[in-house]
Amino acid sequence: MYENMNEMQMQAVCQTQGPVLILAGAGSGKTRVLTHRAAYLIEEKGVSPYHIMAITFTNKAAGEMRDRIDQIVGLGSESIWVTTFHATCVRFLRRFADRIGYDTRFTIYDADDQKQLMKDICKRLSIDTKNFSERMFLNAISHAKDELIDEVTYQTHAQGDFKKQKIGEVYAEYQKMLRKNNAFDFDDLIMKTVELFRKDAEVLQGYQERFRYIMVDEYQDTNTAQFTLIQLLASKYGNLCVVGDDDQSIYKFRGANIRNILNFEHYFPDAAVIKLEQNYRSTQNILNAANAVISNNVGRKAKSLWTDNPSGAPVEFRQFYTASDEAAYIVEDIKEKVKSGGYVYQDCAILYRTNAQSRLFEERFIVSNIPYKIVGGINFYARKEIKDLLAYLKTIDNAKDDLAVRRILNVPKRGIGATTMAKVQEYALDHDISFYYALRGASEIPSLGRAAAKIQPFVTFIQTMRSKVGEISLSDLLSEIIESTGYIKELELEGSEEAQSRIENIEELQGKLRTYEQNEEQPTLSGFLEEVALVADVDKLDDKSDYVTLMTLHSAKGLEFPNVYLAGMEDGLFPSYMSITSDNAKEEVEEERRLAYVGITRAKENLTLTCAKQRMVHGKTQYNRLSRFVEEIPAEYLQSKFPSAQTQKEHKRQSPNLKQKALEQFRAKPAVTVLSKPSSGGEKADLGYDAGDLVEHRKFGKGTVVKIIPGGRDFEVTVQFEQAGVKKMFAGFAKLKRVQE
DNA sequence: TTAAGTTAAGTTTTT
DNA sequence: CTTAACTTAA
Repeated sequence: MYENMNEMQMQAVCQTQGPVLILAGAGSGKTRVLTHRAAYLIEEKGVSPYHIMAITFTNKAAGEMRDRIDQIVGLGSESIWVTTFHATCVRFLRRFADRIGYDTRFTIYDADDQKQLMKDICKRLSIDTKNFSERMFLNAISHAKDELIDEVTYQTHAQGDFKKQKIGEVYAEYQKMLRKNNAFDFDDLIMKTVELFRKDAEVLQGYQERFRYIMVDEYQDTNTAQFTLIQLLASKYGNLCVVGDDDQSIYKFRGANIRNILNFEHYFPDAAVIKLEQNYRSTQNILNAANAVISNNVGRKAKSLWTDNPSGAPVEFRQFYTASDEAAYIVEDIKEKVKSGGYVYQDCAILYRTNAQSRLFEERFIVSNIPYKIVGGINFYARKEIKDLLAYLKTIDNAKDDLAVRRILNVPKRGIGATTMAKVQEYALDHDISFYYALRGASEIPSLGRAAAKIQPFVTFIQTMRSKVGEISLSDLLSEIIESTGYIKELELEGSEEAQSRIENIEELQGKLRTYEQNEEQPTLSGFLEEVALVADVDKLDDKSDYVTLMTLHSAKGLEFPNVYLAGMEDGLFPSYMSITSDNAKEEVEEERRLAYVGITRAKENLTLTCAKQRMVHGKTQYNRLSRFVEEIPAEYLQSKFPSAQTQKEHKRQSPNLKQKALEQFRAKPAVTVLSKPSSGGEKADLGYDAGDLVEHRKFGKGTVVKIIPGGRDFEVTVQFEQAGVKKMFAGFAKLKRVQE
């Protein structure tokens, strides 16, 4: 079983006692190490599978780990606890949430629900959302929760800071509403579990006793709350094995605390540290490119990834005039690779920074009749029709979930509008009852008048359905909801293509519910809703049929493909505009660079980087310079190909130190000729400078042009000044002058 | 009072 | 380009 493993991997497997930090570079076989470690614990150390826990971030990773553990371990493997952080916490809370004053039959709020709730709160507290957006509040609250700061603590630390005080106020109200709706948001799941463990020694000890060997995957992405959770669980036996790669930490925006991995040895002084540095996945060229890029980051753990693999084809770089050209090329290239390169569609993946980029590819794939699958984007369960039907199920399941009730009260149209809704809400608030409870007593609400009669049938319907729970199967229940509300019928009547796809989605939901019923020994409504709440789309990648995969770089972590295309390699897109212009741009660009590293290291055999000079973003044409990450790859590993055959020849066979010059030369030939075509509104050449050029402003001094957006008769130019920071200005007024570097 | 029709604003990444 | 907020007609 262990004969194919290298020395370091073997060491990682056998180091079973005490804290262990495994620094596993990309493609170094960390999943293999983890799965074999589980097998080793059971077979060589006689540990009961019941005492082993493996924790990951995504359901997809958990599923994969589950499969591979099952294969290797065989009998008894099902007792090993393999899940995500969030799923783990839900299981804990379902059992013990009542010990910290919650109902164990809580619902879980997704981003949409949170936003809705926050909107209500801002309205009620009469907050001017022009100054403080709902989003800002939610972000602040989420960050606080990642750091285990509850609303009370937050408020005590907010003294003297107006904005923080406001946030504290909203935070407190938000928590109050969640509790009232008997709901947790995603961050609560972790934070409240920690609270449970801290408050209830009995519960904690129970789980400590159970999970004697804990393994954490993608450890670099843990936030403070998750770290604390793990620490609490492991603090009795101390057998904590974490696997991660600081170079692949890409979830800082979600609170990931990179110090967790950098300071692991500080938290656990007796920790064994094992480095896995041999890459089994990629060719040398790809790996060299990745190493070159990531070496521009400071503050990394020292490590040098190497491989025995052949050097392989050089990394390809291509620039196009427009984003559609880019898409067309990639799709054609995939077609070609499948036709004569001996690959199948499954071997190909297109990775991009933002979900919005997927559309162009999608259009192209449809035209070319190539099967494709887009991962992520709008989560299946976030779709209108699905959320509507789920809201019915939630209402039937948990009468306290106001959000769900309000969502469906007028879906389908029952003639109940905002005014009626507001009156019921007010009544519920005044009498301190749930929204649904107020609806049940609608006739008692004086202000409603005739509107009360419209509510009655809805209440009757929900009550009827409730009485049927447990008597009929869940899928029958759903069918009855669809039938009674006429949901599908209404869509059929609409007859549009969009309506058709909605119907298909609903059918898929019915299918999922049936699958759930078959797989579960004791299917319950709550159980299904919970499963649904924790599932992101990334998870349902199945490998039965052949298709090209499209996804964001974030979603791609942990995956690998023979042929990878990194699209949209442009400054302003990747690294994102947000990161470049941020106050601490340095740090944020480093995170983007890690993301680039993750992207590059997904490729096993062929890697193609592409970018476009001209791209539509939010309905506006934008001109970006090529990504700095491309420039960071030494020319010896890179083969640059350009739209014209001439330039292509010029760039072959360059020595590495010519790299910079070559790229400059290449940039110095902007697509002016193309862009000045009257078609695309680009009277561009007039400005005398282009994105990426160094310019001078008479007040702000020197700076680099980040972005140029044509608008009306003028251009909006964004410039990153060396001294003055980032400024947006109109070209007509700014009188920018190009200067030589 | 509701619902359709029109106009304005915002936009990274995700469990 | 999409989604949310406004206006106006029924």
